[in-house]
Amino acid sequence: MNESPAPRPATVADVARAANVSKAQAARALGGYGAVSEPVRRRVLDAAEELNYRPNALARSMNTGRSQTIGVVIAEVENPFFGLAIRGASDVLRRHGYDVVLANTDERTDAEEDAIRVMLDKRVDGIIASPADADATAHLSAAMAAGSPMVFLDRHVPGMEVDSVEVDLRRLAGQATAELLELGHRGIGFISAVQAPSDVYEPGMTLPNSSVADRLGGILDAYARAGIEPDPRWMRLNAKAPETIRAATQALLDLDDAPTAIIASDSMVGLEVLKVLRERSLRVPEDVSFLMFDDMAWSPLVDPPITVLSQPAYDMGVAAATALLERLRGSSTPPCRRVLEGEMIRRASVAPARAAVDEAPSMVGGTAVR
Amino acid sequence: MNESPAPRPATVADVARAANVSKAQAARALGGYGAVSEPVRRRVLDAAEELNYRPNALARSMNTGRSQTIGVVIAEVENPFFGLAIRGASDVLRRHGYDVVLANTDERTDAEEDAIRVMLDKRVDGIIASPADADATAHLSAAMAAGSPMVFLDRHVPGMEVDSVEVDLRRLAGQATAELLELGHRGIGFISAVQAPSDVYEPGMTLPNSSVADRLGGILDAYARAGIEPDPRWMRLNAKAPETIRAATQALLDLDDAPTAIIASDSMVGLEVLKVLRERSLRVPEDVSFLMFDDMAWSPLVDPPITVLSQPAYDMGVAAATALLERLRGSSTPPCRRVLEGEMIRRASVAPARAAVDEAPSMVGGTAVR
DNA sequence: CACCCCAATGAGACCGGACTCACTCCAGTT
DNA sequence: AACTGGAGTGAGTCCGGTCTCATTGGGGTG
Repeated sequence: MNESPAPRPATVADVARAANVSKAQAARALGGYGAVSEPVRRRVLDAAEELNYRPNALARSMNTGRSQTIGVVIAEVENPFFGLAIRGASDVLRRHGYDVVLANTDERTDAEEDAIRVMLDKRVDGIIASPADADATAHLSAAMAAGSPMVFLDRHVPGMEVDSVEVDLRRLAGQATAELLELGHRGIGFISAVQAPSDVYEPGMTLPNSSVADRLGGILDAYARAGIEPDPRWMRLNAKAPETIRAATQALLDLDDAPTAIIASDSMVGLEVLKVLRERSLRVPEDVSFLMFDDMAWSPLVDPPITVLSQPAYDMGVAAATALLERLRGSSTPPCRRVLEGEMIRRASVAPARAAVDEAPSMVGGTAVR
Repeated sequence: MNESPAPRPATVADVARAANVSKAQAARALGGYGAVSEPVRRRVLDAAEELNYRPNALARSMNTGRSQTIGVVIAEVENPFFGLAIRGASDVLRRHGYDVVLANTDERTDAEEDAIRVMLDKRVDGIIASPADADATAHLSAAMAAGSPMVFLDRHVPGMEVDSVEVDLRRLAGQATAELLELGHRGIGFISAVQAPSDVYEPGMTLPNSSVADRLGGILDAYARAGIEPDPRWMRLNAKAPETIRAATQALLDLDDAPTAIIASDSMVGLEVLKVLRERSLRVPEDVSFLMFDDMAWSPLVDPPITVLSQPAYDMGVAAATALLERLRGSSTPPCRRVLEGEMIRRASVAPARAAVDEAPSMVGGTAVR
């Protein structure tokens, strides 16, 4: 029963020999191209079956130039937002015969450069990426130049003409902020994981990715529209690890003009903020209003149910994959930014600001403002 | 400025030509093997730099036989448990120069067969898989036979001698059930996504994966040890999609001898169960005690904080990758099941059974039993 | 000074498919 | 009957690396 240790797989040549035809004929029969007589086709196919022949995808890629593989370069698989997006992309791609190679960058440019390099070396047919830093894009341009179509997911890079799939985060953030302002909140905290030169936002500071820049931009927009001057110290960056998120939250709460509402830039940040609030025995929304980006399955179940700015993560993955497939099909229409709609889902974590409690109607329970 | 559209990448031959040496010499200098004089090495390396030479990983794989790629075949990336495990594996693998190809199976055997086939065709050096069905393993054996070392994640397949990384789920489930029994619960519901011939467990039924079989086994163990006969109708299977999970929960609650406690087989099931409980205005843990497998970041934050049976998902991924690397290094020690320790984290979703409320001490607030 | 050894080098085989080219038949034209 | 055309076929090249093998030449040894 114990066969030779590694009965290495049959090749076209093996099949050809078994079928008593030339390698070329066997390849034709197997590949379904060129002219092959019925009897030969039968013999070859039977022999292949018999030998359990499977084409070597590597060899095939060598001279077709295509590998039927798409590289996905994102910050972190374990972030449910990206997890879902990957799933969306992966579903579409597989349906079209493509496989997915994955790389995590942790938002580090060097890791991203590495990843892109590897993808190129492996001759992926295309790349889906969430560029970590809009200012370090040489490797991305290199990938494009090498002929690998690319689609940006969740972000775009100003000045780079590349397809992208995003959500109208600026509008969404603006809307949420406007509602908070209307509820009497003046200090609105914002905590994000983006890497920035300082932990506190400084006017005019440029952020490495559009995704967070838009969130913050939307908030500032709303302040501007309301004619109110926000305190930059309310905007906290560099909060990626649990400890730094905690520190940022603490810092916010310890401010003399501490914000009465907090917006978390994503669900992972949000979770940690909530923990700190709970530890400090601050009630949400009575003491502090809270909302976050990304609607997670658990957001309606925590206490209180969280008001969120939802992004269609799965659909974003689908859209990115679809756009990429379009490029692979040879489309050369100008690069296009696809902006999907996000949605503010009002639950119970937002209420009128403490001091304004008499002026505005209650927001508890998910009643819409206005 | 606009160069030729696809200035296809430089090859060893190009570099050799530029450096005025033979292809063989260039290859030696580039690959760092064989004997190469210093001046030649310089010239070649400079030329490579100049031409921006990058070796074609495909071509390399063709004759080394190794692709520096590991296939990961799991049910679903978007399940945070697998997401974290993938991250763990991916971190270790990348550190050792391997890349990861991903495939989702949705627990469907046909998708799994497909995925494995593709991996083999791409000549992955090894495979990490969570086999969907312990009875349909021909393709897995084929992979082993083809010389691809494999490691099972989260599951093992009885009768297949393959490395695996698991958690002592049976003990964990047994412990949890024992505590529930001690708290006076007699009816303990169990809801799982496993595919089974019927939606209700039937004694002697074999389940397709060890992971769920162990969970259920542990529960039955505890019943047996306590000398109590469980009602098989308390054990609900086939609850994968939100609707089926809801239906299973409803069915459980509508039973004449409805369980007073529910164990969810994973966090995605748990979330849906919680929603149904909430809709029915059933209080946790006053009306129904609840606990679930997998500790998610949100489990302490929902209302009430959820008691969980935690699995070290990230570490499991790390362990699986480590085991695989060991095999790739040529180790031929007998296959080994690595069993990591899970942990019961007691929070506030478990309390004494209604009828037994006078006999047992309160469990609210995370106090351990006994 | 003849001899040996080995560093240094180039030519070319090879991995496993995809594909080109040249050649053979034979049916269909004219 | 000579001629065209395309189906059917095999030999062989190519993709871009890795690696074997044979050859060269200079330094060390007896």
